[in-house]
Amino acid sequence: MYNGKKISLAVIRRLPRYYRYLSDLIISGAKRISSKELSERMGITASQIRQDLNCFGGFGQQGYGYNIESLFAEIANILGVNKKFNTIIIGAGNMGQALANYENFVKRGFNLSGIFDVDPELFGKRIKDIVIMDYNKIEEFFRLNQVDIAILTIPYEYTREIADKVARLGVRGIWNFSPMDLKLPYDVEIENVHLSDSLMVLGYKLSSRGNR
Amino acid sequence: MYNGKKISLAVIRRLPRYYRYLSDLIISGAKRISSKELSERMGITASQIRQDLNCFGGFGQQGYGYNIESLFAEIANILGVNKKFNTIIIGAGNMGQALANYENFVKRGFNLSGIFDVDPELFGKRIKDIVIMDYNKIEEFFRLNQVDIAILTIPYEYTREIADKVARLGVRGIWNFSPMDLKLPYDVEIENVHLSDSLMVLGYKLSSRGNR
DNA sequence: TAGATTGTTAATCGATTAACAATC
DNA sequence: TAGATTGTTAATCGATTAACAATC
Repeated sequence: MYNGKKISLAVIRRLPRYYRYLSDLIISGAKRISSKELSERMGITASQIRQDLNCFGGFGQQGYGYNIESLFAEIANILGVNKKFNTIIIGAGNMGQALANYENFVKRGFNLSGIFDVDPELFGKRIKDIVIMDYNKIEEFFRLNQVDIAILTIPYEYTREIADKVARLGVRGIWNFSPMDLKLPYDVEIENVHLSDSLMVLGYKLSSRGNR
Repeated sequence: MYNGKKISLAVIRRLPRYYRYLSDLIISGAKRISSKELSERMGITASQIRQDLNCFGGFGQQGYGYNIESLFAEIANILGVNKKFNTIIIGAGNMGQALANYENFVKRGFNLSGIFDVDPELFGKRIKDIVIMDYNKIEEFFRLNQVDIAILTIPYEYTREIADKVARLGVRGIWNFSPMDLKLPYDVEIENVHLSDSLMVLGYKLSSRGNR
């Protein structure tokens, strides 16, 4: 499927947007769309859309455009939406619990199989059928279960240590919510969600208004 | 403070990272740092650091480097960390409640002054001294309070309508957690946190491993 | 077939990196 | 002063946009 030339992260990060717009188009009942029309909806150039898609294959047809349903399926496939990932959450605080309840999660193939914390008060509490477990028993859990992804919703100061541990235990990916740039010496894919960074950028945008 | 030439969003999005690294350096007790040393810690080039900082001013000193504390203060100032923003949360579901409890929030000048939902079961419930209120009374709230920022943690289908409403009521910024690209015909700054996009990018990284 | 729209190459633009004179 | 390191200009690199031949 992939032809060797490496695809830039800028392109990858646009794929979920295409996925969303195509999903909406399917719901609207449309069958085909041209790069031009899609570009107008999305506020990007038609050229960029064609370039992006052609990183992965020639999904369109000259004179016609793109079949929405099949393009959607192609992008879903590229993103691995049809794949299943066994996922655990470490840190059952507010954010951890919010994510555990997050609907889109399972819909996108992320199967929650465990929640861990160090607070004994939380042990045994259920979130969506998943019992919160003692973090100190996580090694045992890894021995008995295949875990693909660890979601880290833990305080800053524990992040490095816990990321290191799950990496050694064999996770393939980490979704990190701590305001820390993880660098692991392992072959683990990391995706950061730096909420405080995002908030500060909003603060900047507001502070600097009128000066631009 | 700003000298007219416009600063790219790429630079702005790096500022919170500088802020974090400088904060850590202060805690470590260091007094000065060169762009070279900081570049090694952050994994970017010294050249980029100097270019970035010089968008805002000459904060360093030849032969010496940068005074950590004063550089930190400059960046804090650029980001508007010292400013106060009156903030409300709309949508008191899991994510809304998690954000309401979010510590960094107040620390960065975002003062939570209201939480709204449509579910009567939630009315009156307190999160950190803030009572959850009826969304249908939000216009009254705006009449009595200055609101700078609205945080939207609401289902996809209501996002457009509610964003439009708070924009008309006069918010200056929106922190949007819905998987939707808001386009408002008002002078409102928008910062999106597309969690499902981020998750899908992680899915891509895992699916495509070995093919790159 | 004629019109439309892609896939793809070429041109442009912007961002990153390198180099070095200025200067602490 | 000599050494170090900035601020800034120039070179490079990569990403976006434009153009157009291929083709449905």
